[in-house]
Amino acid sequence: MPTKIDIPRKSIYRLSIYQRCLHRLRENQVDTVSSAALAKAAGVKSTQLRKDLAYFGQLGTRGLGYNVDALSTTIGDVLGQNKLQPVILVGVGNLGSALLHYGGFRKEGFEIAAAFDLNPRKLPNIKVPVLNMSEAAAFISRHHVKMAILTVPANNAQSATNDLVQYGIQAILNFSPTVLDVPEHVVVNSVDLAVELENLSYFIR
Amino acid sequence: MPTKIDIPRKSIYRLSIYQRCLHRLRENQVDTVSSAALAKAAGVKSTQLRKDLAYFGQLGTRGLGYNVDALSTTIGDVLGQNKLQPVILVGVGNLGSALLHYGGFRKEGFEIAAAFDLNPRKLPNIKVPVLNMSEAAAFISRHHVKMAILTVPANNAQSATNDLVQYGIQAILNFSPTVLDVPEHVVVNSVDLAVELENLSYFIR
DNA sequence: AATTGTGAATTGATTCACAGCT
DNA sequence: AGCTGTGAATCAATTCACAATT
Repeated sequence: MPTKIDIPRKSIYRLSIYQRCLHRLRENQVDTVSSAALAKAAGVKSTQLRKDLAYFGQLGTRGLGYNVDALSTTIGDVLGQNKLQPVILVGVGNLGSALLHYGGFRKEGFEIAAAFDLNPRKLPNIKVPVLNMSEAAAFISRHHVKMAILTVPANNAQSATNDLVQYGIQAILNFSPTVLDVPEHVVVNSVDLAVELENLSYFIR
Repeated sequence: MPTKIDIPRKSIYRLSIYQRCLHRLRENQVDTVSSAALAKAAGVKSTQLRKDLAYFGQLGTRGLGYNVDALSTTIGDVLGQNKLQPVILVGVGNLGSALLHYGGFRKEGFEIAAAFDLNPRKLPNIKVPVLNMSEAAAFISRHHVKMAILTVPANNAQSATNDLVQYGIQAILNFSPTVLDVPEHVVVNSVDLAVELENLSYFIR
């Protein structure tokens, strides 16, 4: 198996999409699927799907296709999905509290273990504890948290990031409209809503 | 000027990032910037920045750099940022209402003109009207809306999309965890929170 | 007969290297 | 002297074409 480092990031993204489609197939009691059919559902070319899967070994059967259950398990392993991963959320503003209300993460193997804010206030109908930023260091090390969702205002984003990294966070899903500067070993994925809209607005007529 | 079609999508994304950095420079009364400095702020290589900008003509001065104001205006034009673009939001659940509360769009040239839901209910502290889906067709054509933010549950996403496209929507920012099938002339950008987390989880240790 | 897995070809994006301005 | 703009070179991702397998 090749080391993680030389599998393209885009392939990993697509793996998640394939996984979604596989779940749907499983719900429909389908137990075998061809690369052509799965690729269609995922919106990619079948050769691309096969190339993506080939990074992880020979997962299909020639002449037949892929076993839905087996493939889904393998992808789950690759993505580290098969054990519940604790995540913290930093910055409980509008977007932050919306994400706390959004239950969809657990189904995908993530649990928001706690939320942090400089001014924590109890949120109605939420069982996730909202703690003061000063408690983050202890919480992260006690619960072995490696991932954080960052929903603080742009001007706090870099300093919050520096803190999180120092406390041991290794991956950040960043919603602040800023380019974060992090050490080599930390991964950042940024979701920038304004950038996405701007990008669309370029492509419309 | 080359046609839109052959400028890489990634360049357009980066244009938005450059624009952010330019705004910041302008706030600090900087009026000229070199490709090296701007690239550093945006987290890219200076040659890449110059290649990106070169698609739109000769925007800099050799030996000197780029004029901050002028470059910012040009990028604004390219991105269609310089006039307020009306956007509708479809699906007023947790995420949808969070985005309605999030004021950051207007600053970037977008205005959420209305929100739609199958069961509209008035939201406190929000001036954006929340209307019934059945009113979407009329609203879109009356206000010449071309862009929609889609925050409906996965199982409604495709059918909502079909409706929107039929009513004349040309660009969709999709937050539903689904691959949307749209006609050629419609652009979709998807933001899939679970996929982003999964992707990070692959890269940690 | 069907469908995977993969080397080779192609297409696309990034980076280099330097000529051309100011 | 400094910095942009860009053709050429490199690197990466996608797609093709077909041999291998069931």
